[in-house]
Amino acid sequence: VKEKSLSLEAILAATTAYVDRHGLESLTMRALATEMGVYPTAIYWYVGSKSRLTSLAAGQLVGDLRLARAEDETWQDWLVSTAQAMRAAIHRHPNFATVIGSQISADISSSTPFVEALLGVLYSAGFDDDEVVDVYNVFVGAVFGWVSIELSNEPPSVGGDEHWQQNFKDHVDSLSAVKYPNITRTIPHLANRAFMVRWESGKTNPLESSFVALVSTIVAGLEARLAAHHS
Amino acid sequence: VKEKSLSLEAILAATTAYVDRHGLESLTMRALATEMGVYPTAIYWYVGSKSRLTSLAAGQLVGDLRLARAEDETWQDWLVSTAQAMRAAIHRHPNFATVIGSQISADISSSTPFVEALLGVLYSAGFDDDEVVDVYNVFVGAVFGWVSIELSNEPPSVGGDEHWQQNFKDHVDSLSAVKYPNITRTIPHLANRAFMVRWESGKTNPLESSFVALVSTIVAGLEARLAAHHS
DNA sequence: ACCTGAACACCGTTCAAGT
DNA sequence: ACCTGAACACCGTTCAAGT
Repeated sequence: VKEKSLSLEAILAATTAYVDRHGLESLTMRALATEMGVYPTAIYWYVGSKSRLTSLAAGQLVGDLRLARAEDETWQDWLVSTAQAMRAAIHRHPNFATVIGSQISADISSSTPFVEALLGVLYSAGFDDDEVVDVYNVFVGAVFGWVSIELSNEPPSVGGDEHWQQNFKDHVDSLSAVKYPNITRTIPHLANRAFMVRWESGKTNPLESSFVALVSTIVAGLEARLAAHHS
Repeated sequence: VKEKSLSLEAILAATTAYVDRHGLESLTMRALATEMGVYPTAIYWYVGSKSRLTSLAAGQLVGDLRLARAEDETWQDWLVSTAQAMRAAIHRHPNFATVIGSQISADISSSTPFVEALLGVLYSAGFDDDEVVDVYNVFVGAVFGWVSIELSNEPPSVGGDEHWQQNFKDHVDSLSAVKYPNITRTIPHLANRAFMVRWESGKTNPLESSFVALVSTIVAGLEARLAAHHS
């Protein structure tokens, strides 16, 4: 009687470790296989394809979310702490950020408790059946989408140009004050702290305060939406 | 005197057309080259690498944004119409959605007018230097991030399983009403209309009403933030 | 059921070499 | 400067075949 040398869990764990260490783009069926001391085709028996492998591994991250008990706080506080937990979960494995987007549509089995809890909180907040889905999508899409953009990679630098960060910085600094008054006015706060005007990924340069602003803005917006419905 | 047979613009246009037609994952330097009647290495001379090619092509989409004149409407209306324009631009080339995330950090040259206009509107709304960057990030990240998740691909189906959509649907329908009361209660509105509970991408199944809710929620949240500051 | 082993049909990219 | 042409070092995946 032979021992099984592989399992889906072991494969996904090895995948996560590999991607955390070397990045998603250098993940290779062959590299993963040799790291696990097995033939590439053995992995295929469990996951079927490379895209399914990354999808399953990314799905675990969402499934690993620890949720606060909804009864212990207001719906506003619950949304805030849950958003923080969602962001923290992705930040723990930032190289999966690009896959999170695709994963969001799938694998409800691991995310069912999350969906159930979120819907419960939204119902308790006062949203009715007609609007709860839109509000759910607002929250889930804004948080996951925002964080996946926060963690997106730097653009590929032109061949061999290792000073592109400095060049970018210089370019931003040199923008015409008469043509772009608002940008030049905001530069001290803007440089490397705003989407499209940063040269470091959120992996090394997190946008913490902006995320806090995102969540509080959405919560305040939802409060306003509830108030409008009541009047 | 020989004619140049290639140009960066022609290459990017061909790339966009190819990705629109065949999807991002089947874009190949070799396939693009043969389609342009040229050797793959000729393209390298212009773009340097494949990742830079897709990054440049995706950058054009953001650069192509048509912006309303800020003087013609309230800041609230401008944010709403601009958000719609941002979404429309990505929906025109949905197969680039995954690249948008990476692109957001880069190529300010093509997006400078957008950044300038957005900052101007936020200043005119009453935000000051200390908070305008956070608010900018809230808006840009929420809209681009949300739409890129809306358009994310379906999860890779298990090998040869062509009924996974039906299976998914059945799985959702069969969730225990006692364990998941909120999900089962919401199923009629939830099925295929909510993140993590849908089996079609936004490419074929857009989430229009949820996006409207997102934008109005953020605008309302920003109004509340302004009011809090004034008090 | 689970894995080995070999092979197929590709890839992105580099590097001369031509004009 | 711009492109050809060949070659390098890989890929994901399929398909027998073993146990």
